[in-house]
Amino acid sequence: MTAIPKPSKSAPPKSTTAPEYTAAPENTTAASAAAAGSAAPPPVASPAALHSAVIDWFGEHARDLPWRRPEAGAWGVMVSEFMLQQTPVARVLPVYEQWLARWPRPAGLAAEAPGEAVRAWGRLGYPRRALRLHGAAVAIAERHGGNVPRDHAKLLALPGVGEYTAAAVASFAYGGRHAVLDTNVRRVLARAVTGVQYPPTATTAAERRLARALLPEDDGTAARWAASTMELGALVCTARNPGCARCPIAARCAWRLAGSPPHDGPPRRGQTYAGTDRQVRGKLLAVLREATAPVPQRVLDAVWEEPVQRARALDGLVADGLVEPLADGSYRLPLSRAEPT
DNA sequence: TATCCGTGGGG
DNA sequence: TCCCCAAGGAT
Repeated sequence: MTAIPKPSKSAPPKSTTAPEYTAAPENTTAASAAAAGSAAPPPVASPAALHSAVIDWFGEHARDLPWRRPEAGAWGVMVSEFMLQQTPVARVLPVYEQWLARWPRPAGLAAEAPGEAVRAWGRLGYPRRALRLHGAAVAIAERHGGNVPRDHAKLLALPGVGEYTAAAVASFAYGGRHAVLDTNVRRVLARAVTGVQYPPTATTAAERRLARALLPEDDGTAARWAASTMELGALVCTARNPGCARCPIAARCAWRLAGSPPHDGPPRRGQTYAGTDRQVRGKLLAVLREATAPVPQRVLDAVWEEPVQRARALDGLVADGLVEPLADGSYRLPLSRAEPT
């Protein structure tokens, strides 16, 4: 364990007109940071006060979500994290409950056909996540004795587990000390610390540095901080209409102190959907999810007019292992793991 | 690094 | 209505 935040006056003289505390990035000198083309994290007047303000707020306003209850266990936390990747809490709740009731442990899911996971995934979207969660369950059963690993690196090695999910599971399920950088936390830090309305499009090294620099030293406090900042971003410091009047750190928010300047730079481009392969894939898979028997080609052909795109979408689903083609030309959700192409 | 990958609710 | 965006990951 390394002591992270230490008062440092070696901050680059650049343009630091703000208060005099800069959490020292681990092993990163101002020179190396400059060499890497990135500035040191913005100064934070009093990290400890920031921590307690947000954590206290969390104590009063945290939602009672099923994956936060002790009985959820690490598997419950992991399942929730997969489902919450790009999907709102309200839509996850019912599916989560059914999922945990059916597969209370990883081994149960691992014993199923992957298609069952895809079917149970329902309309949560991005069904490859269902396949990856199934794959993670298989790996947990095979490599970890059926228990969700505690170690960040082992979590990261599981299918569908990236930097965020590994940190989230290690932190929320096991109380570990990790920088949990999701879209909510990134927005909170962008505003409260960096003083801009929105974080960059893609997560930057500077953001990771900042998150690490702000991490409380104590494991339990760090885990609490992670959950608290995430909740603050989800409930108060929202993307569109931030509820600054309800915010426990509004008075120390760099963005507010700067007069809440609007986002400058290029508009953040949204995802187009209508007419894309994704829409076609969604329609095809919806048919297959509802079907109990293999679906003939002509039934699938009915979901989309344009034959080239339709075929491409179906091929893509097969390549992804979401759909299994049968010898007679019909299709179904996969009974076995996809063959590596 | 930019793109792809679903689905639906709210402003 | 339209548009934004919601606890990301893989390539």
